[in-house]
Order: sequence, then structure tokens, then C-alpha cells
Amino acid sequence: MSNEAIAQQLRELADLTDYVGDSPFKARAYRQAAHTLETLTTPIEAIAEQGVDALQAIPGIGEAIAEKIVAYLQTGVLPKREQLLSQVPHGVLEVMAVPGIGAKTAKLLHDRLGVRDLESLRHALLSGAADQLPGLSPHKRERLLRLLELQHKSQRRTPLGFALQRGQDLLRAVQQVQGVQQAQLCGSARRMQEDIGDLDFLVATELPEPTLEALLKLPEIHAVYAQGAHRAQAFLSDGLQVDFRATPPNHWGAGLVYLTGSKAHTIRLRQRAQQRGLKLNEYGVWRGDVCIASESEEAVYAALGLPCIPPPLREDAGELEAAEQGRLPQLLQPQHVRGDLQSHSNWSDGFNTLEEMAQTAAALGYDYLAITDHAHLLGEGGEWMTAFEQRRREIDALNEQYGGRPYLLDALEVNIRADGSLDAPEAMLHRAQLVLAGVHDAHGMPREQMTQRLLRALEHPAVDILAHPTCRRYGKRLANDADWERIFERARALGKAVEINGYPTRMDPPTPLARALVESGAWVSLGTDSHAARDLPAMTLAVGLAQRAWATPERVLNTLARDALLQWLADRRQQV
DNA sequence: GCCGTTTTCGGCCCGACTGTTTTCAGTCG
Repeated sequence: MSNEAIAQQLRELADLTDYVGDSPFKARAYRQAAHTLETLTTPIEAIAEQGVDALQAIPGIGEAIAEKIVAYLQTGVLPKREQLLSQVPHGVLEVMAVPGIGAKTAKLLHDRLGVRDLESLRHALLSGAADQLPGLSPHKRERLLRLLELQHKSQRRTPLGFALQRGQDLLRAVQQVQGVQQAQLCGSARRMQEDIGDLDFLVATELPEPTLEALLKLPEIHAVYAQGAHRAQAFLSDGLQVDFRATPPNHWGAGLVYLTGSKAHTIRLRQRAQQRGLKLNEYGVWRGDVCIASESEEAVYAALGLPCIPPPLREDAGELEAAEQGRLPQLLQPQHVRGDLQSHSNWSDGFNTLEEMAQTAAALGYDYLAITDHAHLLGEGGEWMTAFEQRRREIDALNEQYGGRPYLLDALEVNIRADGSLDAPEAMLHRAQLVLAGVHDAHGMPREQMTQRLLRALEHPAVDILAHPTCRRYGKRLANDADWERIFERARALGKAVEINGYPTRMDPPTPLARALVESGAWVSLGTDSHAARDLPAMTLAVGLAQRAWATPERVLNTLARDALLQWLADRRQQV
């Protein structure tokens, strides 16, 4: 997938363009093209093969950027970026990434103090040399030093699962603060983006200043970055950034639209308002000085001639066109989900017993839970089948005892070896009620080899679901490369499912690929990959990712009632 | 650099906060 790689280079080119003082609109065009590439569900190579006209048919990509993409695909670099980098120290890109330092400040720091990377920036700040520069007060110097410290400690982006947890805890505290009439977590967390940069809270209040003041005194707040009459920015002790935005209660809906974003979606909405002789800001939709919509999100979208677009779709990735044409998907909702199709018990590497898993699944209201213990961890060597049969008897007993509420599926997760064969005895695979196959080692193979590996596993008659397709892990492992279009198409043709995995550090496949999966028409299976009962609520994350992929309930396996799911499994096995 | 039922040239979202600006530039979301 070069899409992300080219997008990254275009963003750097945009930063460099700002740095050297070329037209800011050029930089914006580069960033817009980068965003478009990141949301494409097709590999850019495939489009480029159809010729330069196909590239230019993509919105935001014209003659010049199309040429740059072709050059990148041929040489692996953007010539313009290389040229600028030969004039500018490499490290200014990381200096510009520090919050509060933009292109102008970075250039000033370089030209006057020789700042060329984070280390020389730290030195310039500590030595006091930076105090002499316009715009760099001692106060700002302290702030920047603290930021450098925090950035050092924290990863720049936090996986959604962890961020949502922190955001919901903090939201409860926010709602208790004097003056807060209503509060909601917005931003990328509300859009269920797989990783987030900060937590954005919208707060409805009649008294913005004292309320913000009180919010910044919450014990969770470690350091205040900026504070005004309507907005405040702060950091938690682990470096996670928090933004508070106060809004008058009667402008709540417009505030939600503004703070939920995404930025690209908001800009499109504002352009749309302009085209209709209106103006959209965080307070509402305006005709001249008259506010014509502000109280609810529905009203704001309606004033722009659109149905309300669900937050996970607000990425400027075709949702405005779909809304305009009445083609918005009827998204999958959490209440559609009847059960979880990947979980592990202490029969393999899970923490909890089958019964503890069943009890939590029952508390979640599930009809079923697939216990997908790792086949190769079920007993040692020749003991596999014995352990498997013992586990089955325990599952049968629990299903009897609980009257099938929830019903536990006697399932397996099996490792796909490097050659695409499965690491489990055939007898076991065919006796299991449901089989997930997934890659657990030999990552990072060349694309074609990985493709063949996954296709071969998919062809195995016992395999029902391809688990965590790309195997990416936050902070640990990049996504595996493969010809996903072919793999999803083969899964569709075989009537098999591909998993959307909601385990917090996996969230696999990433959004654009998940959307390609949904578009392929293959069955989708939602799994939390829980290794403990307390992980099971992560289904929220899997559903969020599926929503970002535009999934509707129809092709999601987990929306089937128990008997329909068992019938689906039986039908597929008969086809073999 | 992109784009066009306002435009092939002249626009390009909009407002809050910081700093030192007595009216605005830089940065951010």
C-alpha cells in the first residue's frame, strides 16, 4: 500500500513548502491530496496503471500532483521533496511538529539560532538564547520545554480503546463540574478513529469563563497549555492532550458539528454553506446576521440541505456526496450484534475460565460467544485432541447449564504457517464448529508471497473466517502487505468471512482497508480477540471500525441469530 | 496547486488564543 507512504511524503512536502515560504495554497493542495490518498480504498498503483487521466480524475489531484505520484511510483521518492530537503535541514520537520511551532517560527529559530532538530531546539530553549526572538516569551519557552518533555514521554497518538476509556472517565468528572449543563466527548474519539491525538470535550454552559477555570482545576489536569474565554487546552499526566470548548446551550448542535470534525469534513460543510449564500461556524448556520440553525446537529445539516451524517463517516471520504444523493448507509449499530466471534479462555492463553467468559457474555446480552482458543496451545504435542475433546465436554456442559444463554461455540483459532498450511490436525479442524485462521509469525513477507499464503489458508475447507488480516499492532508491528482486493474477492466467492478485529492494540484492518472489505461484499466477522472476560466490551471498538468502513448489518455475521449462524456454518461446510 | 450552474483567473473555512500587535501575524483545530 503506497497510498499512506505517498501521503506522508506529500505532507512533508507541504511542511517544507510552508517553511521555504512558497504559496500556502500550494501547501494546502498537497495536504488535501494526502488526505484523499489516505481515504482511498484502492491502491494508487492500480489507478496509476490506468493512466495519468485516471489519477487526475481523483478530486484534489491535478496535473502537477499526478506527475509527482507517477514519479514516486517509479523512483520511490517525490523529486520536489528531495529538492527542498537539499536546501533545508531534515530536522526542521520534527521541529515544526512541536505544537506551537509552525513554519515561520521554525525558520526563525533556524536562521537566528541554528536550530535544526529537536535536540538543538531544546538547547536553544534551555540556554535562554531563544528568549531574544520575537514571539518567544519566557512563558512560551517554559511551555515549549514542558511540551518537549511530555512528547518525549508519550506516544504521539493513542489507540482508540485506551483513549475512549480515559475520555469516558474524564467525561464523568467534567459533567460534575459547577456550571456544566451538558458535556460530550467529540473529536476523533467520537468518530471512532483507530487512534487519537487528543480528547475534545464540548461543554454547554451559560458561564464559560468560570466553568473553564473550574475544569482546569480537575485533579486529572497536569498542565495548562492555553486558556481563554471559550476554549482551553491542557495535558494529562501521561501527555495526552485535552481540549475544552465552551458553548452557549442553544448553540449545542453547531458546537458538536464543529468539535467532532473531521477538519476536512467541516471545511466541505463550510464551502457548501458558502455556495448557498450562508456561513457555517461553531455557533450555527448564518444568513447574514441571522442564525438559522444551531440547536441540534440535525438542524445544522438540514439547513445545508443534508441528512445528519453519522460521526464515524465524517471524513470527507464520499459521505457528503452520499448524503446529497440519499445514499447514506444504514450503519451497523451495537444493538445489532448478537455475539462475539473471537475470544480465548484459559484452555489456551486466555486469563479466564469458560464459565467466567460465558457469564460476562451473558451480562453483555449476547446470544453466543465463540471460544476460539489457539489450536496449537490446546495441550502439548500428541495431547491436542485429548485437550480439545475435554474442552468440548466442558463447553457442552456449560451450554446445558446456561440453557444456551449465551451459547458457547466450540471454535478454534489456527495459525497460518508461512506456506499457507494450517498448524492443527485435520481431525480437529473438521470437528470444530467454527475455525478462524490467522497469521501469527513470519510477518513482513513480500506482497505476493503473503497473498498466496492467505489465499491458500482461505481455500482450506475447514476455515470459516480470516482473522486480523493485516496483523498490525500499535507501536509494535506494521500491517502486512498483500493483494487485499484479491483476498477479499476470494473470500466473497467462497462465502467466507474476514474479521474486523476490535482488540484495542490491533483494530485490524485499518479503516480504508476495512472499507474495501465491506465494498467487496464478503461476509464480515466482528471479534474482540478477548484474552480475558474484561476485554469483551471492546466490541464497541469493532463496531466503530465497521461503521467507519460503512458496514450495514446485512453482511455482518454477528448480526445473525444463533440458529442462523449455525445454519451459515453448516451450509458452507456442505458446499465443500 | 486545484478548481469552476458565480469563475479557465482569482479565489481558496472560520474563529480562538498567544504574543507585544496599538489592528495584526502565527498557530491551531
